[in-house]
Amino acid sequence: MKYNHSIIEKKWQNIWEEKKVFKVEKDNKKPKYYCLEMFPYPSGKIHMGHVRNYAIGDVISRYKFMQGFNVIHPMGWDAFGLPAENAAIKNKVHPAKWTYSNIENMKVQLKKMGLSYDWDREIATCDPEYYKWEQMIFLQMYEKGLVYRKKSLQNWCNDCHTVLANEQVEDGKCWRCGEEVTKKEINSWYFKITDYAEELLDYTYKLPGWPEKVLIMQRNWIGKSYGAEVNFKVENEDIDITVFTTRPDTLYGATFMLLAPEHHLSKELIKGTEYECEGLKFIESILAEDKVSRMADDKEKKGFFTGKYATNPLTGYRMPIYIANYILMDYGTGAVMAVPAHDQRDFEFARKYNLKIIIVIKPNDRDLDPETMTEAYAESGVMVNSDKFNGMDSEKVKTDIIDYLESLGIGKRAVNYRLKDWGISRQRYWGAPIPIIYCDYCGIVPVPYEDLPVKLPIDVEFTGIGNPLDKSESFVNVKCPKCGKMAKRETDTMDTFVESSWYFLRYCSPKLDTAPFDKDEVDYWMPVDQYIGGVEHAILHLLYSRFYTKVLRDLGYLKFDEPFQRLLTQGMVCKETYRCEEHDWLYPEEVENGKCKLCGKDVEVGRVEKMSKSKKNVVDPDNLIDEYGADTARLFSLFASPPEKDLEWNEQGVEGCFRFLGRVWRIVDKNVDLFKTELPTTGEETKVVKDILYFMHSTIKKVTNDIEKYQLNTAVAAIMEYSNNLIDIEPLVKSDYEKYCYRNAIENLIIMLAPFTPHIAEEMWNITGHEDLVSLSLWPSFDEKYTIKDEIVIAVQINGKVRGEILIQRGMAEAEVLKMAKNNEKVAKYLADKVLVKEIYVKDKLVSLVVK
RNA sequence: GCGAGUGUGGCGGAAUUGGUAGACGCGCUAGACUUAGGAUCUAGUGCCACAAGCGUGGGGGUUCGAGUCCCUCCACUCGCACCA
Repeated sequence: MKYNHSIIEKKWQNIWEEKKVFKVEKDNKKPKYYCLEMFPYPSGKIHMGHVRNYAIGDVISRYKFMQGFNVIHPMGWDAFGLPAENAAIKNKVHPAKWTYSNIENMKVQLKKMGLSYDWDREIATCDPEYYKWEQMIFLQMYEKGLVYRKKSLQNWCNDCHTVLANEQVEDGKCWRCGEEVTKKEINSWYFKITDYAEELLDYTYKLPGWPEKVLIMQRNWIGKSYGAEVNFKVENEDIDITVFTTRPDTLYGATFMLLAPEHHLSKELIKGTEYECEGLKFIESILAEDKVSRMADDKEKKGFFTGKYATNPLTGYRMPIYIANYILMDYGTGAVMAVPAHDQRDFEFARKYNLKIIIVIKPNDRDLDPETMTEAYAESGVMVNSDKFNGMDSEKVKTDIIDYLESLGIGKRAVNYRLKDWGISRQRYWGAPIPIIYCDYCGIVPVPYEDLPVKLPIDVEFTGIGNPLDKSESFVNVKCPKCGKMAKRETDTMDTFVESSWYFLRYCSPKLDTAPFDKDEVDYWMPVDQYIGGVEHAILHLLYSRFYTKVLRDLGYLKFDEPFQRLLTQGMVCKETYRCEEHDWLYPEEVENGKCKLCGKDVEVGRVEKMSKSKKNVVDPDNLIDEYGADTARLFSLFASPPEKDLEWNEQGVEGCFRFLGRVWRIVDKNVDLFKTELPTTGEETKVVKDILYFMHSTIKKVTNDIEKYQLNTAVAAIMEYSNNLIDIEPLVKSDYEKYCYRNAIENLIIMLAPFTPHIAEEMWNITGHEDLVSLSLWPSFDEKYTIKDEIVIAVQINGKVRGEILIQRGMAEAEVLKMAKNNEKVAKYLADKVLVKEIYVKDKLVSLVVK
C-alpha cells in the first residue's frame, strides 16, 4: 500500500470529530493543562504564520494529552475590527456577514490541519453573548473608578469625520481621503492601567516562563523612573510650574524652563500679552505636525519665548520660560527644567537661543568651560557651583537634594511612568458598544446591567464617513435609565484589544449565560499553562491581558495574578524574494534562469523576508496541504527551525519531510506482518536486541526532553535518526525475540510521531492492528539503563588534537584506559621520541596526552 | 542614542558541565534497481597543495583541551527612541 495523505487525513479528521476525541470537561481527579495559541483575526484565509503557530501548539497539546493531562485546547475568533468595516464600505456587505463567512472559510482550513481543538468551546468576540460580558465588566470597572472619560487631542479627519490612529496618518494626511489631518479635542474613555503600573512591572520579575526579551520590552514600555517633582514659581504671577526630573543633582544648573506646546500654561502665560499672537501661531504650527515627523531623529529644536520668567528655587536665577517643540506632554508633567550644561537637548537649545549655561557637575579629571564646550556633560562627577553640595559625588547627592527640597517644601520625591492610561474609545461600528448613556439632566449614566447587551444596530449604512452608529436613530436615541427623559447613547465602541484581554477566560465556560465565566471552571483551568503566538504582541495584547486579569482579580472574579504561566513567541515565516529593476518584486514563477520573464533583465535574488503579498513571496497553506498533506506541512514548519526563531520556507525542505514520512510508512508497511504474529516477550539479549533497545530508549529520552524544552526541531531530528537506525538494523533482525523488540520499537516510532504528524500516525497505528487511537495512547517512558552503552569509543588527544580512537568498556579503570590509549597504533606514533608530560582521563569521554 | 539578540559547510540548522564541531534535513557526486515513481536503495560529501595542515565573524587571552569562558573589534537583525 502506498502513502496517500489526502485519503488518510480526511479519514482521521472525521473520526476525531465523530468521537469527540478532543472534547474536554473539568475533572478534579486529573491534572489540567491549558494550551493556548493566539486566536486569529478572521481575515478569510489562514497564512503560514497560523500554520506554524497552530502546529507548535498542537504538538504541545497532543503531547501533554498523551502524558495523561486533562488538556484544554480551544480556538476562537478575534472577530471585531476595521477590515470588516472597510469590506462593508467597499462591497456593501454587512461586517457581520463578512466576518462570519470568513470564519466559516478559515474553520474549514484549520480543520484540514488536523488540530486537536475542542471545537465545542469555539467563541467569536463579535457575538453579543460574548461582548455582553465585556460590557458588564466595563460597568463594574466604571463603578470601581477604573474607567474614566477625558478630553484629549487626537488626529481628526474633517472629511471622513473620524478620529484616526497614528498609523492612519500618512505625511500629515488622512490615509483614506488625503485630507489634511488636524488635531481635535475629543472625549474618550480610558482604562486606568496606570493604577497597575507598579504591579505589572513587579510581576515582570516573577514570570520565569516568559522570554526575557518580552519582559524587558514590557518593562521599557512601563518605563518607571525615579526622581523628583520640583515647583518653580512664575515671577509676578500666582502660578507654579511643576516639573519632573531624574536629575535633581543638576538643579543648581537649571537656567530656563520649557513647556510642551500642549501644556495648558503655554497658552495661559502668553494670554493678553504682546507674545500671544505669535505664540499661538507657534503652538499651532507644532501641533499641526504629525507625531512621526515631530519626533524625527534630527529634528531641529525650536522654541518660543513667552515673555515670562520662573525662579530657580535654589539659586534664585531668573529663568526665561519657553514653549519648545521637543517637550512631550505625555511624559512627566509636560514641563521641564532645562539644564544646558548637562543635557544635550537643552545644550543645543541654549546655544541656539543664547541662554546661560552653568556647570554644576564636572568630571573628576578636568574642568569644563561653558564658553567653549561643544556638548553637554551628561555623566556623573563632582558637584560644583551647588552651594553646600559642592565637592560631593553627583550620584550620591541626588537623594540629599531631594531631602533638601522636601524640607523647603518646594519639591518631593517622585516616581514617573512612561505608561499611559489605555484609551479604548474607537469611532467605529464594528466593535463592542460602550454601555453608557448621556442624559442632559443626569449626565453620564451607565446602562443598567439588566439592559445588557447593548447590541449593535442593524439599520446602519457604511459610507466611509464618520461612525455609522452616530446616524442610527434606533441606537442613539434612548430613554435615560435614571429619569426616563430622552437621552443619547455613547456611539464609540471599544478597542478590539479589550476583547482579546479576556477571551482565554471565556473558553473555560464558553456558553455560560449567567456570567462572563464560571468561577469553578476558571479556578480549575486557569492560568494558561502555555501561551503561543507572535512576538508582535509582546507589548500591547500581553500587557493588556495581564492588566485585565489583575482587574478581574480585584473585582473578585479570579484568584490568581497572572494569566499566562509560560509564553512562547514564535518567529516569523519567511521566504526568499526576487526583484527586477523594471518590475520590482516578482513571483518565483516569473523568474527563469535568473532572468525576469517579463522583460529579460537580470533578477536580483533578494533577502529572505517575512512572507507578504506585496513582496510576492507567500506560500498558500491550502495549496501546500492539498499537495503534500497537513502532516508534511506541520512537520516542515516544526523541523526547519527552532520555534522562537524565524523560519525560512523552502520547497525542497518540504519535500524532504514528505519523503521522510514515506520512509516511515514503508518501514511500517513492510513489517506489518510482525504485528499479526505471536512473539515471545523475553529471550536472548543479542547485540541486535541491545541496539534496538538502545535506539528506542535513548530516542524516547531525547524526544521527551526536547519537547519539554520546546526544541521541536531537534525532537523531529531525533525521530528521523531513530527511523534511519530502524531501517539499518532491520536486515539483522532474526530471532523471534529480536522481532518482538523490533515491533515494539516501531510502535514507539508511531507513538512519538503522533503529536507531530497525527494523521499518518493514526493510520499506521491502525494498519498495525491497533483498535484504539494513537492520539489517546500513553506517551512512552524510557529506562535509563538502556540508554547507556557498555562499549564506547573514546577519543585520544595529543597536545589537544584528536589523534586516535579506542574502544573501551564503560567504567574501565583509568590506568587501563591510559595504557590502551598509549598502545594505540596511531597514538604511539606521536609518542615516539617525545617526553610524556601529562596524562588526563575524562571518565568515559576522552584521554588527553601532553608531550614535549 | 539606549536595550536585546544573532554570527557555525553550498543552504536550513545540531552540539549537558569547556571534552571527537558539523547531528538531522536540503543540495551535490558516483553507482544500483526499475512494474518509470513525487520514485526507491547503496556509498560519499567542511576546506585544502589530501598520511601533513586549516577550520564555528576578526584579533588577543585562560586551559591538556574553547563554538562554549574572559578581553577587544566588526557585521547584521529586532525592539524603543528628543523619556527630561
